[in-house]
Amino acid sequence: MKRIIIFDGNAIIHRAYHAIPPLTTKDGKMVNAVYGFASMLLKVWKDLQPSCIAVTFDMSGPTFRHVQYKEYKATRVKADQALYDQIPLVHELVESFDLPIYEKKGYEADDVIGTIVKKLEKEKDTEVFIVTGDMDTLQLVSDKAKVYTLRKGISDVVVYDVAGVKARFGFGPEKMVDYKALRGDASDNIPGVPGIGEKSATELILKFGSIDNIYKQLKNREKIAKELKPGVIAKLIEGEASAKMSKELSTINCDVPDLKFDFKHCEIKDFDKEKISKLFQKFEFVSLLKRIPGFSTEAELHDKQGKHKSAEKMIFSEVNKENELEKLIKLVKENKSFACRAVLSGKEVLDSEFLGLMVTVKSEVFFVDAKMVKKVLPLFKDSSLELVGHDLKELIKTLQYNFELVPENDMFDVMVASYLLNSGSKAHDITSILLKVLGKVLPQNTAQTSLFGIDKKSLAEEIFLINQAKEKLKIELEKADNFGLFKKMEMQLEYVLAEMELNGIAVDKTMLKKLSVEATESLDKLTKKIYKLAGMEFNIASPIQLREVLFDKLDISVAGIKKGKTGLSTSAEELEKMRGLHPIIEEISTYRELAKLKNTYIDVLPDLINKKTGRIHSHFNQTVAATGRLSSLDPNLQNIPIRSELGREIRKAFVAEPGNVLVSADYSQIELRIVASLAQDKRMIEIFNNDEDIHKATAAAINNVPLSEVTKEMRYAAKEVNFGVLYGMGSYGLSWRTGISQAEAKDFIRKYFEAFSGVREYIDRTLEFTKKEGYCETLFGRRRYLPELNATNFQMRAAAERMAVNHPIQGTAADLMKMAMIEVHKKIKDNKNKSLSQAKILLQVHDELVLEVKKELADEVADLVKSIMENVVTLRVPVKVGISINRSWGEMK
DNA sequence: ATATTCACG
DNA sequence: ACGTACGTGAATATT
Repeated sequence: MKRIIIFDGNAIIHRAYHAIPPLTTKDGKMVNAVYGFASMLLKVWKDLQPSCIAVTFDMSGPTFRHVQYKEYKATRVKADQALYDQIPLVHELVESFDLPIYEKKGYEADDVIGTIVKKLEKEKDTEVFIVTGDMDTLQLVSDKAKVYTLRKGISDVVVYDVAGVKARFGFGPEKMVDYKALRGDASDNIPGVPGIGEKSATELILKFGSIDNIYKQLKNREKIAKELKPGVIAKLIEGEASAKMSKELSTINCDVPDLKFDFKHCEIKDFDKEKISKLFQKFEFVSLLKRIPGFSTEAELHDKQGKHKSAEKMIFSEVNKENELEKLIKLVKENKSFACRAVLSGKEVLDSEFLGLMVTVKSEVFFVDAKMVKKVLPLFKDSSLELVGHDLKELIKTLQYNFELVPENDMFDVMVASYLLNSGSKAHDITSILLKVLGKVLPQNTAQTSLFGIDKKSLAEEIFLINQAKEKLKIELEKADNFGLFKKMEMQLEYVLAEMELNGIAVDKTMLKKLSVEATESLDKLTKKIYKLAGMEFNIASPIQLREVLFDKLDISVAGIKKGKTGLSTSAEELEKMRGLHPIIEEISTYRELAKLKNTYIDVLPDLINKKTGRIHSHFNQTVAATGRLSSLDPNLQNIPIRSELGREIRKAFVAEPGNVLVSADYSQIELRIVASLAQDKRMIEIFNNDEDIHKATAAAINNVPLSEVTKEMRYAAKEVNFGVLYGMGSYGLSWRTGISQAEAKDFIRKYFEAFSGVREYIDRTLEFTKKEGYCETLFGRRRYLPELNATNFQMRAAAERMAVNHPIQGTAADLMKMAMIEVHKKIKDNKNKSLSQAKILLQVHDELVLEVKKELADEVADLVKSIMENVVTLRVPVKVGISINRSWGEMK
């Protein structure tokens, strides 16, 4: 038996708004209706154990009832703005639970509910519960449909089935409409029959059953006079028209057109619990958190495990005197471990004032003001001490920038630990970690700074709890066999990244200005040209408007244009298919490319130059990419153009200071080399050992021809297959990319795996392992969990399979680069030759490392970097690194 | 907040 | 029959 719940969103919101006292979040947002809605949802979820949930809402604007009767709902006073403000929040909540929303312009939620109920009544073995806050949907009650509604407040509920309606009103649900038509409904301004109230209406319905019958009987005056009082008869005659209209208004329309209701959509899915708990935290629904289905058990589990520790209370103090400072230092040394966090006036180390350090030992948290901090700094030089924190890169940067001090402690970054344990998740912020690891809910997202200054107590609480989370994370890391990876790779890398971020890179502002002027001119010309070709002016940057112009106005039609959710796509790829059909296409492609580069890079980069250093300081995020790669942001320096001519010009604006040069070192075909090595494929290993062109050699192998007979086309196709292997492609993908038929592509892939049978076996092994263990891993044990691999849904499973194939390859490459970076950094710093220590690592772009160095030292540094990168690990094939040395990044290679 | 598009490896 | 390669970040329009 399937149990389906249809939620009457608006009714619940209204009810909750009025039933629950004003409830606001810390920043003053009213959330009482959201709270009521959430509470109701969770209650129903628990009480009814549904298999499906759908949510309906009213839509703003007039409905067909307003068209019929302009006074409809006219007496209703407009609800408070405070209520309306909560509607989007409720939508957000519903979407976070991954529940579908049904609504239809021109209809009320009741009509949508009615339509869905009627559809579901045809299904076997289903039972529908309408969850609402009023009685309007009682007319829909049947053998299969029940109404679950609120008696008073929001917790006192009652369920109406057919018998329930009879017990309450004396007649069945099928008579509800007629009853309401007689009685009217003041809140909707449905008049009914004036003078007939609840009592007479009930009596009339019991006697005659329906309005139609009443008026039929009324024709027989003599007979009716015996049954009804003269006053009632008079009112009925007088109100006939009103009664009939009221009936129409009260009748729920169960035929809402184009309502795409689908069972499957509202089946309860495995919603994102992290997302929900975050949302609940945002709304400060602390007490509701444990009522989230499937959530309470987890939290309780954590609670039980960690009771002895988390029961500790924090003791917070601000250090004011010298002797207190000494006590703190002594405590740290005795304990051999401390947690620390820098307190800054702003978000960016470079642009903020250093205010002090928050230092924790066991249950004691001390705030050490900047003025007194000198005394504690030596603690960071003691390598026998463990340093715990969240996002230690920020602490390293702070110490380095303000005190030229590089910590030498044994580091444990809770953020990175959390990431290593589940690299697929993005929730590694303090709040999420504490919730997940300790089951603790922080009172509110404690922004470091606010209008009211810094809330030291909150910061103290955070670092105190983070310190507690450490032990558990350490155990988890050891269980996953990842503690070594954590210490030797990730923790070491943090120093390198911190330094790279502080280093920044110089940018030639004048050059960008010039490019900007040129781009503006070109864009102006292009715009005019496009308007003329289109015969109208429109926003070229709007895909919707562009779509109208291309497909409707100019009627450019070609088969096989991809469709998105909203209609035909106008992406560069699709435009390419239309090239030649109309001169406007080419202009639009050019416009797009130019506008993109101008808006994303040319005009933005100059503003990102730091005022103090005159350089651009990107952030290298260590806990984002699921495969172990880094990511770069604010600005993203890992997607600076290179492929187009103008792109390369932009790269040329990234320069070395006078007297310096940039040294770029990049791994050649690193991912394919890793495939050859991991798969132990004899043929592929041979190709690399012979230092052949991998794509050309692949083409020769597939086509079974000597190298000398490989054509350009063959090489191109082979290259695509090589990439395809890295990504776990299918035959359709290959045919689509290369333009060969699917059958040919299939044949091509078959031949590929015949030639490289080791690769085929490796992929099969990987999938088997991942399916069995629930995760796949890189050469160095970096895991990625892929539970979806066992999903029944084909799409989800196929996607997970591709990820399982790709992760060990992309991730191993990331591992190699990380190890190389650590080693390069160490060699530069440790070098006896002091001059080398001036070399700086600036950027990492996945397989490329960019350094800045004095001209005279360029060759020496280049050799060093090359040798480290090539030898950081021994594969079954040689690892090759290309070097280029230039004044700008655009002139490389 | 989401979708679309596009920059990179 | 499915629906079309992996991993990112940013700008823009639109709801």
